[in-house]
Amino acid sequence: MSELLACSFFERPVLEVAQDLLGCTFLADGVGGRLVEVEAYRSDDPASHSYRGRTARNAVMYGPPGRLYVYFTMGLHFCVNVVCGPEGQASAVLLRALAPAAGLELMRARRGFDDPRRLCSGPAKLTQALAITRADDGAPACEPGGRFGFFSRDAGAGATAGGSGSDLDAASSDHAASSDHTPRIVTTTRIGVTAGAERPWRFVDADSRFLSRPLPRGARSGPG
DNA sequence: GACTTGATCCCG
DNA sequence: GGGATCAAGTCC
Repeated sequence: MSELLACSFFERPVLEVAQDLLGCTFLADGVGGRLVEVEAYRSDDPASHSYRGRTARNAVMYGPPGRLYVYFTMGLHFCVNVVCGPEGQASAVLLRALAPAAGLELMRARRGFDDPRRLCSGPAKLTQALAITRADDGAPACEPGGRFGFFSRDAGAGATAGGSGSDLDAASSDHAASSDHTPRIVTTTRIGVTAGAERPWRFVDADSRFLSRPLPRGARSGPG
């Protein structure tokens, strides 16, 4: 059944949390879907905003796990992370893409078009579709009744945090073959980073059609 | 390749 | 304090 991931879920090594989040459902005010692409950022990682120590911008990363770290980038975009590890360690998982499952009409209105494959297939697209902004920096995402929440895999796309009905078209067809929502996890290097570019800390659901970009040929696994 | 704005850095 | 720099992206 639908189960809100507890704060303790995020109080683990960020690489573990990142992989475990794939296939889970993320909702913001009832709008969201199944996570298909995430990246891990650790404090000892030159690509992380916390690499050079605490600042006003990254302060939330140093707080307790399970909160959202939202930052503004490239002059016009927001990206959202969930803080991981013990308090003070400053690691986080960047939410890069999800398979839209709940609140499709709101997402379409916010994004300005219909194509479900382009609604949340990138970190800044995702925040636009879910209407996440700087005001949400530091918001808890592991407390019952909150605006934000992560839900276990078997919750499927039907999990709603007091949300409205379920329009499951996009996400259910994403995994037509498997009924258990267990992702086939493939690991790649992270997108758009220069320092620490070699670290294979991007995790994707290889069978999803909602990734921010196609898998590199070599990353493919299984028969083919 | 352009766009766009703010946090951070380095000098002073 | 102030100016230069560059950024975990998106559009097609």
